[in-house]
Amino acid sequence: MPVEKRKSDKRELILNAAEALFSRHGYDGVTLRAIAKEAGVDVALANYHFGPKRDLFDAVLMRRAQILNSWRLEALEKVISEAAPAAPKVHDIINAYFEPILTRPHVQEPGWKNYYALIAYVNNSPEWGGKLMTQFFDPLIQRFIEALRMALPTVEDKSLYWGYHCLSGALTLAFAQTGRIDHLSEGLCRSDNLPDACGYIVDFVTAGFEQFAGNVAQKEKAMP
Amino acid sequence: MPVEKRKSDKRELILNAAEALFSRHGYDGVTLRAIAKEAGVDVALANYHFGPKRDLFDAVLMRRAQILNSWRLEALEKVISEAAPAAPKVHDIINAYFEPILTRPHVQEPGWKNYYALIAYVNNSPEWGGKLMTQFFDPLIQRFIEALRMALPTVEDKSLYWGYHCLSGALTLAFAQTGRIDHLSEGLCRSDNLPDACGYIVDFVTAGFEQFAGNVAQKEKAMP
DNA sequence: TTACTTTTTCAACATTTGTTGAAACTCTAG
DNA sequence: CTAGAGTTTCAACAAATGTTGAAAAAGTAA
Repeated sequence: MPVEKRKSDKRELILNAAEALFSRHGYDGVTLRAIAKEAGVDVALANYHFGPKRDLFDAVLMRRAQILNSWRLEALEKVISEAAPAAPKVHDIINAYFEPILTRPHVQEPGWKNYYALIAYVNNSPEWGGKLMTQFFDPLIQRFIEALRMALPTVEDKSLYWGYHCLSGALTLAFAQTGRIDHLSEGLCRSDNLPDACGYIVDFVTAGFEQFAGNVAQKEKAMP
Repeated sequence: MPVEKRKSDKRELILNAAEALFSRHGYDGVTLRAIAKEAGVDVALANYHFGPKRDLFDAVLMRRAQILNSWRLEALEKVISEAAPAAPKVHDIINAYFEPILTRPHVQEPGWKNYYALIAYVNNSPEWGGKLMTQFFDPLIQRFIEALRMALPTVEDKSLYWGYHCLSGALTLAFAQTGRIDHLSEGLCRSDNLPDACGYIVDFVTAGFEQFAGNVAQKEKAMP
């Protein structure tokens, strides 16, 4: 039995406060004093636990990244292995990507909501989008593309990657939960209702990918 | 005849510098001194021309918004009127939304590239995404949804709005040009090549919308 | 208790922030 | 040219920023 390491409760408070504020105002829009005030601790404590501000930001990002990846990787591998030796269905692959993170009860917790908004912020940031997302999520995504390649063998890679771009954009915007679609649809859709959004997005994205195979077929038909 | 107001050249320099920096680092990540240095002018000049920092940010956003909207509205109305009295095709509507802003030569200009990245930043910002985007782009989008409603009369509004959400996410991420897809595809796709991306995105999104009609049909068929 | 480590607070630091008022410069009309 | 309005710069302000070192407090083990 491993020794219980003593955990400071205030350390967690700081992480939670930083998560909430960073997700709403971005990295530069948040001061260490604002975080400390939200957490109810002294300013210097953040520095004691995490070092410079940037390291605190990374710590917040890191905390939930592995959990997120393990959920999705598990669902994806299940879909692949259950279909084997045949190729998995596109719809099942896409669903494995979205469903574990959009429909589980955890999405109602403020902590996870904030974390999702933070991911949206990072993914769209020209400064960090390229590097940080690569660092945290690349292995999962490469496996995901692989599965799609199995399901859609006639589709060329370039289409798959642009398809993933569309998928990622839809997910990122859902994560952001800006309330924009609420206003646009006059309350018909709610950007904070991720479980409800999931079905629509999965169907939309699935058709987007499958269409690439159809187009190829069409082009081949058009050949003389 | 109104009197020609004398325009300062440095005013434009400040707008360009602000656009470039805001798009890369967000509102809070940029200082007025950084903008002034980039523009090669004194710090106080930004305040003289635009007032407080926030007003400068709004001025940058406003400058190109109308142009963007007019291009797309023009293309959209053309598609609708050319199809009348029949309903326009989904593919043509989607194309009218993307093509005018992704394939024209202006996308190679640094100014427009920066502006697009700025739009991506704003659209994904929980702080401003809801309000600012609504303010600038709502009339166009409502017209766009209307056209889709004509083309897909069997699809319920809720699906249309979530479809637009997916579309908007794909476009926003393309605007951000984070270089992420470059890395992911090992150079096969380039996030700064918007004209190339346009075709893939349009096809993907078109299929996403059309699928909603197919699903409805399927559900109706499944009825006893 | 005592000795020791970890955690938390306090006070202060050197910079940097947005903004301002007055002075200097530039342009145009007469 | 001169007068005056529009621009631009200079110098400085108060407030806020991330970070630090020393002191205080809380916890742990003997």
